Amino acid sequence: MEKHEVLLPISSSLDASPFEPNPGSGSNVHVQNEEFLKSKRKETLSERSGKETMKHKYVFQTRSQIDILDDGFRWRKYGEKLVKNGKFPRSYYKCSYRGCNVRKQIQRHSKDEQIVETTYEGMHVHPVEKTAESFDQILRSFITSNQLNNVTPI
DNA sequence: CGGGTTTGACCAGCGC
DNA sequence: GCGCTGGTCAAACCCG
Repeated sequence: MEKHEVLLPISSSLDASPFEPNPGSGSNVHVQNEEFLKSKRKETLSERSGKETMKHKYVFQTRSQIDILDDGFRWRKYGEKLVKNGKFPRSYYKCSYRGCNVRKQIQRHSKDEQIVETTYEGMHVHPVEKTAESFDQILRSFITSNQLNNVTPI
C-alpha cells in the first residue's frame, strides 16, 4: 500500500491551539494562516446568526500519492471544484455519520502534486470505526486538544 | 439494494 | 450592478 507521510502541520481558526506544538521542537509543523483569512467570511456569517460563531478548521499537510487519506472515518464526497489558484481540483467531503456534520476538503498542491492539503472542519461526535496508524496519532492529538479545551460536544 | 461517487447547475459573497 | 470564484446540492450512475 502507499505510504503517506504526515507532515503534521496544522492550523486552526480558534484562539486555542488544537494541537500541542512543541516550542523549539523544530518539527515539520506548518502553520497556514491563509485558511484563517478565508474563514473570516464564515465567521461573519456565523456571527450574524449568533450561533456557534466560527467553526474549527484544521489544515493537515500530508505527503502521499493518494488524495484520500484513511483517517478511520467514513467520508462521502459531495463536490469537486477547480480553484483558480490551483492546478488540481479541490474535493469536498462530508462525514457519513448521522449527526456528524464534519467536513473535509482535500486539495493538491499545484507545484508539488505529492503534497496533499487536507482541511478538516468541525469535530466528530462519534468514535472512530477503525484505527488508522498514521492518523491515529493525529486523531489523538485532535481529540485530546478538543477535550482539553472543553469544547461543547453538542 | 444501499451507499458512494460523479458531474453540472445553482447560489451567495465579494470585488471591481 | 455585473462578473467571478468558491461552495453546496441534487439527480444519475456505478460498484459492492
